[in-house]
Amino acid sequence: MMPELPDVAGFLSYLNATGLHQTICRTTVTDKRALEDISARALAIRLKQTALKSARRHGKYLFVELTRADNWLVFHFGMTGHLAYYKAASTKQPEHARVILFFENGYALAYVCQRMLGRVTTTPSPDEFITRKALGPDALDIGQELFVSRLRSRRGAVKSALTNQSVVAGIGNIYGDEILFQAQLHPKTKLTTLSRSDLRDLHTATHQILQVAADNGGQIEEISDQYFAGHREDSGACPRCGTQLSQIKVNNRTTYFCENCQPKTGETT
DNA sequence: GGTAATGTTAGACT
DNA sequence: TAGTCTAACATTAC
Repeated sequence: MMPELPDVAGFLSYLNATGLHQTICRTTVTDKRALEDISARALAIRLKQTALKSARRHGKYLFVELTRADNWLVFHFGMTGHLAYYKAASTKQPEHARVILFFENGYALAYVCQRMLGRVTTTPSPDEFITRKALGPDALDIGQELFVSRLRSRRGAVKSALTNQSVVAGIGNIYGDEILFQAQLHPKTKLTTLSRSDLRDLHTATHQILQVAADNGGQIEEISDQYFAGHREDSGACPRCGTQLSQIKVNNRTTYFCENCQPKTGETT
């Protein structure tokens, strides 16, 4: 699994159903490379005897408010991260657990990240973090007009802008392909060639797909065979017309699309 | 054992 | 200045 917005929405639900409101008695960091801008010792001190008060999501980031004022935990899941809540005394610590919060109720919440691309850090507030990282509006939250205006000021390939976290936050390689398939746009279509109407359609597709996927915790393939995600492989066939999918590179990332349903306009990058 | 997979970012380029 | 592009990072499966 590659945690993009819908997957992180699933982690948020998971946290709300497990560790939320629990009080931390101890914090363990098994690999300090998972920490950003804070030492293991400072993190442990900051978390000791605080409870997880609330949680929210922005893009691919999960923010957890602590009962101590102006103190939020920030989780980013890279491409292999997730959370695991378990009974500390009787359950084995998950493999690749990098940061573990032990609660007074005997349970633990592990930040698990196999490949070390994710990060755990803290911030005084989500807004401070979002500003500092220059993240764009959340891809599920953003309204049509703002979406259109933000994309209209861009050049280059539509997929590059759609997956650029400072334009809109939350869309990665997999959902980028899914959205462009549903919107029937070639991934390399130049943004400058798209009309306002095209961009409104792109917003509609973006919102619809992310909403359905988020409601299902990122398990879009299992909902319907009509989604692109389950077909996204070298020998995969287009779920709409059956044409074998093409593979190209956009932004150094493997991109799948259907040449028939997402034709070149002659104005691709 | 080389390559591909992924998200972010530093640094180069325009 | 600011948007765009490229390469590198980490780890594992094939």
